[in-house]
Amino acid sequence: MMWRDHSGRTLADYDRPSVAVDVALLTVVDDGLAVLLHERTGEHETGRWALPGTFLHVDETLAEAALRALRDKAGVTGHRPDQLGVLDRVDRDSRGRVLSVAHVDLVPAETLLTGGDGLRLAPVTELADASLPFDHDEIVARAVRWARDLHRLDPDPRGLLGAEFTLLELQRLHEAVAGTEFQKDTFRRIMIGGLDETGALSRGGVGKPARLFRRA
Amino acid sequence: MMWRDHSGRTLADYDRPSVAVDVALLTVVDDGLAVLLHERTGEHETGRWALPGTFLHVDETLAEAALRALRDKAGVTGHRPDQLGVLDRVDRDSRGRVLSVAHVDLVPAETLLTGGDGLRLAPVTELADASLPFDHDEIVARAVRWARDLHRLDPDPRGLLGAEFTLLELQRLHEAVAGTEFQKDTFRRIMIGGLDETGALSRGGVGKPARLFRRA
DNA sequence: AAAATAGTGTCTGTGAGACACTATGTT
DNA sequence: AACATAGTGTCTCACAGACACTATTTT
Repeated sequence: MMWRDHSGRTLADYDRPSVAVDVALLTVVDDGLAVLLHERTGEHETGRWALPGTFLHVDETLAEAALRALRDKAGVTGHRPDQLGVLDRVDRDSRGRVLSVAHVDLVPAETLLTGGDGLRLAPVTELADASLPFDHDEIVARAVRWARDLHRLDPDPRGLLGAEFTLLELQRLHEAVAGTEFQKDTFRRIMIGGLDETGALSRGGVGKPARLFRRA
Repeated sequence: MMWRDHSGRTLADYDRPSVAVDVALLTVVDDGLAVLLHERTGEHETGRWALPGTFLHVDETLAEAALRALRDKAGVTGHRPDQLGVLDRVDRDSRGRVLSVAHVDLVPAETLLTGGDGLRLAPVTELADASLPFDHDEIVARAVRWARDLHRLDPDPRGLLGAEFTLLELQRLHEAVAGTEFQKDTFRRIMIGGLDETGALSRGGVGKPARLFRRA
């Protein structure tokens, strides 16, 4: 049974491809990267978890469509989606010719008040190959690479930590994104150039209080 | 006067954007990078030089459309177009909502037998800002960055030289792409890991004959 | 005092960059 | 012999990575 839109036409009735937007919304939970999935509710696709996505409207930019997909499909506020590229396999969508412009965003876990209904945060290390429909596995892989590249030399580039933080807190974030552990002295030397000292010290913990920094 | 397609409809009659493909076809001439431009022949656009482009058909991939644009608009055979990204400003095309998926390719100058008719190779250093229509300046800028990144660590990644070449020939190519000059000893050390010696020597030149290499 | 965390002096290895020398061809 | 190009030994500098020591707090 062929997919039909609101006017009863199949996509093949049009002489041009459709353009969709899919978003890998990443966050950091439990010392690792996780991606937001939502449960598809269609005839033959109940129970399938996928990335939030939508079709691009004529009067909006790709970034606006990405933010709309997050809002409508996941009730979530994205921040600043970045474009990852176009997935264009001719047979990637059984409903017809649909290009997907993949996007990625990285937000603090607190902004994801996922009540649970049809939403799920999947640790990226636990996503088996071919566990997602379409080419969403590929999108997640690119998103993770994007996040790791972004965090290699720059302290907290997406501002996941608060305004002020200690070097240990910063290191924990970067280790979660990278999926590996760092040495504190090397990490300090890489990041210190992009940080300003606030002059204040962390309070309340055990051990020597750490200086607080903010992003330069 | 609104642009109309073959069936007399404007793009606004459709409820989805069109998808175009534009290609920055780069080559190396006169010690520098140049990009292939073709002269647009439309009502209000004669005399405008632009990148070759076309609309994506439903039954082809983006790479296929890019190669078709080069063939139809420039009579040129591309090799392996790479995707640079999607340009999606809502007002980027006055005819309606058109997304452009920018592509880049790099080919030997010999494959560009540009008879001259409506075709031109523009050195990228001589392209002033806003000299190209749409956002083609931006596409060329991204294409140049792509070529330079590609050549930073890899010897002749697109095989512009023949099967065998000397280190000096390789260096001249990489200097043309980068737009700067290198020291031969540093250049040698960067490239030597990706090269195999053929055992033969260059002949016919003045000075000590150089060893011939091929890409590993 | 013991434990925990913060911060740093210093050593090592690697590699880019450059100078300057040697090597081998042509004119 | 003079010149031109090829190829390389070696020095310097910067920096990543790591060890191990000192510093400052809580318990």
